Amino acid sequence: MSGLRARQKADRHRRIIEAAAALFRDAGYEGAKIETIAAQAEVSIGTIYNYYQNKGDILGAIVSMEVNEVLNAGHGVVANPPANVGDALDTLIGIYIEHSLHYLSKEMWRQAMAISTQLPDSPFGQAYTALDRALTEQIRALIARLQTLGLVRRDIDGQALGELVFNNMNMMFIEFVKRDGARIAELRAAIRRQNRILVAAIAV
Amino acid sequence: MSGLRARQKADRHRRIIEAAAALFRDAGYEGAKIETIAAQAEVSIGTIYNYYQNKGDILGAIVSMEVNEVLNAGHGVVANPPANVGDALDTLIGIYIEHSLHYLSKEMWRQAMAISTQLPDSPFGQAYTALDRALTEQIRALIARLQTLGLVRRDIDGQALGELVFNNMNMMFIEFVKRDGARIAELRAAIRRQNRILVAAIAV
DNA sequence: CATAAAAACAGAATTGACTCAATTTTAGAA
DNA sequence: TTCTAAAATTGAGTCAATTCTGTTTTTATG
Repeated sequence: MSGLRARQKADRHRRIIEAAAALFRDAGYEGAKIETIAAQAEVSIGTIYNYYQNKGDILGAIVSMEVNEVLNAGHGVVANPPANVGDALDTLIGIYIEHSLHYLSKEMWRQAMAISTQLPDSPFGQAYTALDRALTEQIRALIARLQTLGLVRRDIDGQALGELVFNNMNMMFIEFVKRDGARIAELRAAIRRQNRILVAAIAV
Repeated sequence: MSGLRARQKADRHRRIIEAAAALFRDAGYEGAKIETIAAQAEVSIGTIYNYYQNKGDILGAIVSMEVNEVLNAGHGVVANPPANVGDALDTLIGIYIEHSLHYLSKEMWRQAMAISTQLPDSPFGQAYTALDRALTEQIRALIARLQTLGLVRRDIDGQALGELVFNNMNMMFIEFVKRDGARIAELRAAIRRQNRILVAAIAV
């Protein structure tokens, strides 16, 4: 089953994603018509719907690649965190935030987030939830690492703390992408300020 | 200007909202067609769009009424909080969560949240952000009250703490409405567990 | 190398939110 | 009461996502 058909399939997937990514960037999500994506990718409208359930899933595929890169980048920090709880959290969160706007515009994030709440059971909706969980898990892993290093108290509920940190960061990020004028530096400063309360409570 | 015209206007508003609320409940947001809402409300499609910018704004009007009720209910707790930090937070959050599903289904919440991120500058998008801010402010007020009562340390950054508590709760609520099977009791228990870390850090 | 079944494709038709130009209704002046 | 301008209503028309059905391509089999 890995003959011509499989190769064509992979190729069409790639062409659709590339066409869509370019159009989303240039014309915005709403502005990118399926008809145009199809034309750019040199497939028919019907074929696009054979590959993706709906327009949102196309964006979803792009966002998923992006978040996976972010997760990868985060690995390094967990393996080798700064020797200070506040800095460690700030570094990891910094990586998430800075990476996030590298390929995806605020508008694309807004759409992706909206779709994931609107259709939580669609392929992308489920993928997005899984990505959120993976990010939470990475923060939890960082906390566990800091506990091992003796920088965070052992009696802290790492799971709950990881969720708290992630949820707060995520909500702040949502508000951030909702305001076009919001700056990354301010977002990071606000999150640092919030985390300071936690850091004071958990640092050895 | 409070003659016939104003009365008719208020009446049409009411009819549209009532028709929409009934249809959203019965057929879901997507299932409720504007055409049907118009027919139910005995106005034309055009009139609906004269009153609301888009379908989302109709839902928005319903959600806003709901959240304002929640805010009202919260007042009581802030004025007279339980004499224990954990219980005080739990009581306020409990009111928010329990009230929230009284009139609005999970699906309506999902749609409302999605619209508010998708179109943050639409009338409802802005209203929703304002409501979030009002809830955050109410939590901050509760914390200030607890500080006054000597139950929370004076040197705690109440603003940042309020944001942290609200953001975490809100994110948990978002995940909650995304899963139809999720139960209120579990949601509250999870939030309590997360808040426990904070309570330990801030209680006198 | 035929050929039948399965998979994928194409694009016309459908659907439903939203717009807009024409019409009707209201408020207030003469 | 009559008239006029402003405000509101109407619904047929537009637009773009999604569906549907017939056609083509690929694969597997003899």
